Amino acid sequence: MLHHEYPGQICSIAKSLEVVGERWTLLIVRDVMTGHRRFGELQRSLGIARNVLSARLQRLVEEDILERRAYQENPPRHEYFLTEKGLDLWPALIALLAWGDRHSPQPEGPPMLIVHKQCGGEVSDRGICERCGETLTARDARQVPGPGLAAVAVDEAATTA
Amino acid sequence: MLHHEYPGQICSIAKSLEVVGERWTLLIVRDVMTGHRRFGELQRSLGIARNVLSARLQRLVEEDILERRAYQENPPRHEYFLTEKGLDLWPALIALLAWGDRHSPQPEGPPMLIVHKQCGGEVSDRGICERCGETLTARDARQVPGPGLAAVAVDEAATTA
DNA sequence: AGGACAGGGTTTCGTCAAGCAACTGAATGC
DNA sequence: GCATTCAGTTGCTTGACGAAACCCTGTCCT
Repeated sequence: MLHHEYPGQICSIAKSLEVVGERWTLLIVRDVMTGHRRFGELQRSLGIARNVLSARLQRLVEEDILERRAYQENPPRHEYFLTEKGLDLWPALIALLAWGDRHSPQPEGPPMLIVHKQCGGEVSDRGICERCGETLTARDARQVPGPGLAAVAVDEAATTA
Repeated sequence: MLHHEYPGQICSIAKSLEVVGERWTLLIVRDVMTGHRRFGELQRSLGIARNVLSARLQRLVEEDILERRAYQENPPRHEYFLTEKGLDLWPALIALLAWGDRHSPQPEGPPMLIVHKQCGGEVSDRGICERCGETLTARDARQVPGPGLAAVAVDEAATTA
């Protein structure tokens, strides 16, 4: 029963979830999408156990969702980049983001907003720019902190202090 | 560490995944969406362990994603229905379905197609009807077996025999 | 030159969740 | 009276996750 398989399931949703349905996997993809590329960065950002992160990264590289590129030798150091297949997970992430914002909203508003790089419009739950109407991909969009972030940040400071 | 939490994550994707990111959860939602409403139906359809199914259904009802309705008393029997919140997961499921179809395609084509009930057009990865251009929701769409299903069904028969 | 530190992992170990099988309890069919 | 169905629950075993320690290579500080 390796890799959280769903035997007997014919549906493509099940096939997708066999790959990206493991715990942490989608969050890693999201993190790489936002620009975290190195092991330590991901580990700190996610608070994931290092062995689990190591296993997930290997799996994601095997599945051709991430690409591992050396940025120096001696000692060998690598960065992880999204492949086309990985970037194509963007609509699913956007849908989950929108669902979370709609059904468990922060009182102050969403912590992150997705905006269309070219025109600055907000992006809908379908990954479509609400200003210009274009159907977007991962490359067309950018995350910006939303009104909900400030509140959480204050909260964080209080707990850390 | 109940319920697969992702502590310290501010993003709404993480919040969503705390609820629907557990193993089996999204497949249960999909199954209920396709019309499986009873415990035994879900269990047979998914091949999930009964105790796990029981736990997931409870959680989904708590989270207001499913609703549990009695359809008889003595003995008490229930059916599970999607709430609005549950139905709203449709775009995420469609995105995952499309991703699976695109990046791990069956040689014979997708096993399931999503079509717009009103006009019969196929539905894109963004949940938009490719014929009439309408942005759809769970209620507007229907699953139909696709060309890939026949091949798998034959396969199944061979293994079962 | 020696020690502290960082970056990127791997190893070890304990805990918790998933899978399997058996059991319950009420009703239904034969 | 016995087997079967439905919807779960209970108990046991295996496997995955989390935390911490360890490893190796190289750099910085003094």
